[in-house]
Amino acid sequence: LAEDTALESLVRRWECHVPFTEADRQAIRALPFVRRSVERDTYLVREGDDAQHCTLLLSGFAHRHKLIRNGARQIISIHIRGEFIDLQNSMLGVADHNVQTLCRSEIAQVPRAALRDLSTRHPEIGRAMWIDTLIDASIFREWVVNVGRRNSQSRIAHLLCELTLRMELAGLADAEGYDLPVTQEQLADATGLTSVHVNRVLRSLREEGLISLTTRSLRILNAQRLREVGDFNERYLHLAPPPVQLETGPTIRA
Amino acid sequence: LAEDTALESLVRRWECHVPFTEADRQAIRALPFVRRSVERDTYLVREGDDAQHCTLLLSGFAHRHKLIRNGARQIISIHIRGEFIDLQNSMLGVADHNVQTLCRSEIAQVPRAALRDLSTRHPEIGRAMWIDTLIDASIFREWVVNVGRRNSQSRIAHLLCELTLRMELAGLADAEGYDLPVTQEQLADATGLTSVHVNRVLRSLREEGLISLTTRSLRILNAQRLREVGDFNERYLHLAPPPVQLETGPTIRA
DNA sequence: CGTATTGTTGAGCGTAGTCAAAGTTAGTGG
DNA sequence: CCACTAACTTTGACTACGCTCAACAATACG
Repeated sequence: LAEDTALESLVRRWECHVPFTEADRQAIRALPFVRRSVERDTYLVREGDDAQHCTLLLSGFAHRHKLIRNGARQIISIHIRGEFIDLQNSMLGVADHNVQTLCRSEIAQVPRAALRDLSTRHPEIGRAMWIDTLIDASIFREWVVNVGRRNSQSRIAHLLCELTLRMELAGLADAEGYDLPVTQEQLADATGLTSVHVNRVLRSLREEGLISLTTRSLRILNAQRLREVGDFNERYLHLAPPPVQLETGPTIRA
Repeated sequence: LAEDTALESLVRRWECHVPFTEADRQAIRALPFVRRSVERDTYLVREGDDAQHCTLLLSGFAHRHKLIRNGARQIISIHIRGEFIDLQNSMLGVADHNVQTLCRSEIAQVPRAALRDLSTRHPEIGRAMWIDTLIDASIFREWVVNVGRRNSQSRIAHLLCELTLRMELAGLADAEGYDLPVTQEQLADATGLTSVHVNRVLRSLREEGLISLTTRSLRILNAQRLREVGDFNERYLHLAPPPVQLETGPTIRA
């Protein structure tokens, strides 16, 4: 029963980009997987691994990161429930970065061979998987810009805008905000700053009335201003083509 | 005649990752394209474009970049002869970044529809294209680390190591070095620094005997040390070796 | 309730940025 | 081929954003 719904998020997610037949949908639902609960800070993939399966986040949060020689860490992406966190490993051989949970999470591990097989036998699904990784790549590009050229305020604001929008689209955040199990040190590693400085930036964002962030519960108080500060333009997220949002009026409708 | 060789680099490049049949190779060679010579600084793609074709670099150099509100620019990748510079546009709708030549170059523009068609009718080619973009994504991740967590010396050294290795693999560089048509300002925009500081870092690398860089001709004098300084590990480039299909045995066989 | 982790604040510092000017190279047209 | 100009490189003096170090406070968690 629960097994049925585990993969349902994939169907919904991928169907945004590519038209599926009912056979496609069934093939996704028929994917073999192992469901697993993992503690916070669990490594799901380690750089150098020859990963034999890919991991779908059923609940919780995870992040990808790399370590450099001097021990510093750079977080490359943060993932929320419903996302595949290492789909590239279905096609690339050896993992080039680490993946770790940010909190207690539930995952579904899908054998690499099954994903390859699926993409071969259902070309449209293969295309959806490709597009999924292309959007990941677009997000990486935006992160290069974020850590390369924005000041500390903008970096944090941009990151919060992105996470919030993705959470909202996944139906995991509303006006009440949401739980963001991320320490200031992790925020620092995601933005190329230090935790001390992140602390000061968060304070200034709070003082300016843009956010409230207490005990890891984030609430955006002034989305418009936060977007301006973060120089945020959602184009790089390649949200589903024409349908949703802005020009089509309210989405809360039958 | 020359038309035949234009696409040959694609065959060679993609064949590193996926075993092709002769039919696959012929299909690639049969791709329609328009060959074009373009001046330096020509925009090949602009953010917001609904690109109808993808661009293969036949000669010259190009870079991808994004501009932020205050006018600053971040270069996201640098591309050399033989590389597809916007393959993701064959699948994604609207371009999320700019692509511009670094010098006078020759390009082949391949209609997006033809590439989609190719990937559908030749799944192995589709897979190779996917892998191509996955390696791009891996390089973006490394760039996030580079600009996010390395100091100025390491950033420059890392960038030079990457470019040199890719040039060597393409047979475009040897012990004599190679021509790198990149200004210090562009180097700065690629590493998240300023051109003034890049100038100083280059001087220090020269003084330490690691490189010689005069009138845009680069020569690596001490590759070992440069790699150390740049914290360079080529894993993220996912260079060919035992590509796909570990479990099905050798692919180079009748 | 006790301990480890995380968050907060201050003081001082350093890497890289800014501004400005001079020197060099490359590209253009006469 | 030279002269002129624009683009690029180099250098110096000064500045500032974000880092380091350190101590303490608050929180989470077993």
